[in-house]
Amino acid sequence: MITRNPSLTDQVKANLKRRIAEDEFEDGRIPPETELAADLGVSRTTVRDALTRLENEGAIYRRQGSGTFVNEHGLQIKSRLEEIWSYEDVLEDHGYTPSVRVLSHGAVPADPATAEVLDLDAGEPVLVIEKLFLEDDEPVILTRNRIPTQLINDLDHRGDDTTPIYEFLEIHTDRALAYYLSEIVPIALDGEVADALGAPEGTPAISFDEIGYDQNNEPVVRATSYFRDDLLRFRLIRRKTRP
Amino acid sequence: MITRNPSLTDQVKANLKRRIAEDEFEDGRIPPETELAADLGVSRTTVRDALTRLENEGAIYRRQGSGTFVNEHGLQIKSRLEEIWSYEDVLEDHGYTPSVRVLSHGAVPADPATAEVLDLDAGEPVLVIEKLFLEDDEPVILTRNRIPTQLINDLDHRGDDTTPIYEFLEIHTDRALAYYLSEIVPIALDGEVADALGAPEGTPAISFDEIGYDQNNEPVVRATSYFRDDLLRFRLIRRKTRP
DNA sequence: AAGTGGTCTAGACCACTAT
DNA sequence: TAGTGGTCTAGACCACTTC
Repeated sequence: MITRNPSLTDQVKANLKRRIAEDEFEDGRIPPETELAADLGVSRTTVRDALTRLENEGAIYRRQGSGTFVNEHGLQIKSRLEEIWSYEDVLEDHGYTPSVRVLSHGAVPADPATAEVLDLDAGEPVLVIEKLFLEDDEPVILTRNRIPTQLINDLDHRGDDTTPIYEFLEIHTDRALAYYLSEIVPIALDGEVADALGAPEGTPAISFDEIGYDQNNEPVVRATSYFRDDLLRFRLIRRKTRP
Repeated sequence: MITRNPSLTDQVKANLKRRIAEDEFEDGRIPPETELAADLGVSRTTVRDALTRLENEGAIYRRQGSGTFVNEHGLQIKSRLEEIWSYEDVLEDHGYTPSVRVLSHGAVPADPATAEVLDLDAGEPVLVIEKLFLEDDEPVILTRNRIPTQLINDLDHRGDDTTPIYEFLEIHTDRALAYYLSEIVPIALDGEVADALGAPEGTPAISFDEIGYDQNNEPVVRATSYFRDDLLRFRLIRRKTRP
């Protein structure tokens, strides 16, 4: 039942992903590209596109002249750094069923650093939403989002506090998120943040300081996030790349 | 002067990268794919392959129906996390000309954690090489590599202490590095590490705990690295990805 | 020698954006 | 409506691994 939309490539990719998850390829060997193409009724190019994406995600690896294989180590990677879009998904990928608690919500004058990165005049108001992501009442992630108030179309957004930020922006502004530029910053948890995360003062932690841009490369949100390292650890695959 | 090897795709990619760096596309607009293909004398597929890689690297972005554009924000990203292969390159990309100092070098029995991840019996010897990467006598990165002694073919490797680890492995073992699986771990710099990096005790820092695998997915090296956050900060682009 | 993945072509049609 | 990027095809040849 192969149709367009989702694209053939996406369907092939999903098909292979499922078969990998179900351990269908017992010796870890994935059939040759030509065979996959014939079986699935698509061109080899389409199969190769799907395989390339799976390879980039670390799910498989390819050896020229030899074959394509399941990457057992890659399966450990639950949250690929570059693919994080909402923290709900991150926690779900880790096997949690997260809940969200809004800690604060309100408009305040932008601090200088935020005004700078969001292209605002000093003191222009931003809507600040602080959220805590928990699993079984155990806090895992704290996020602080700052959205220029002028971008928000309606004032009736209070009920949507707990929706993921990218969704919130789609609903209440005209600026859909296209990508984040993130900095990884090591810190020691302190004060309110440590309290909220239920971690001892001074615990080393990762934080993300990131700017979300829309399709026109204009900043729409600044986010700062803090993570409980003992509950959520980031992994990635690093490869040699060509110049 | 377009030839094979490096591949056409790589040549097209390099060509575009150079022209982006030289600011040839003044309005940030990259010519249409069909035009690039005609100008460079390659097929549109080849051009698209090159553009796709540049897009993944954050150098450009594409808008269906509209065009392909230089990503000004992506140009800030000097060290893409997934592309780190040697720290020499990382520092060079940051505009430094790094020097390397070997702090220690010698075989010791593997600690339990290292033995575990390297598939060794407890107490089997590993060659430990500690290196410090500096810029103007200012330490930036400290790495500790552990290589099973049994993998090393010759005993005459002392002069090669300062070569990058991936090169060291190529020369002195039969196991070339294929990829790393990395964990990002927040820590507080302490004791010897803080001393070596010239940072105050307790400074928050990022560390990488990683395992290097060869082409057969067998572990060949365990590396732990520590970074001076004030001198080297990691950035990445995050995008929404399809299932 | 046979079989695998890697590169490349030429062309078709679709989806979306601009005007 | 014209022009752009997105998807897909069918086929060719190359580079490498395996036997």
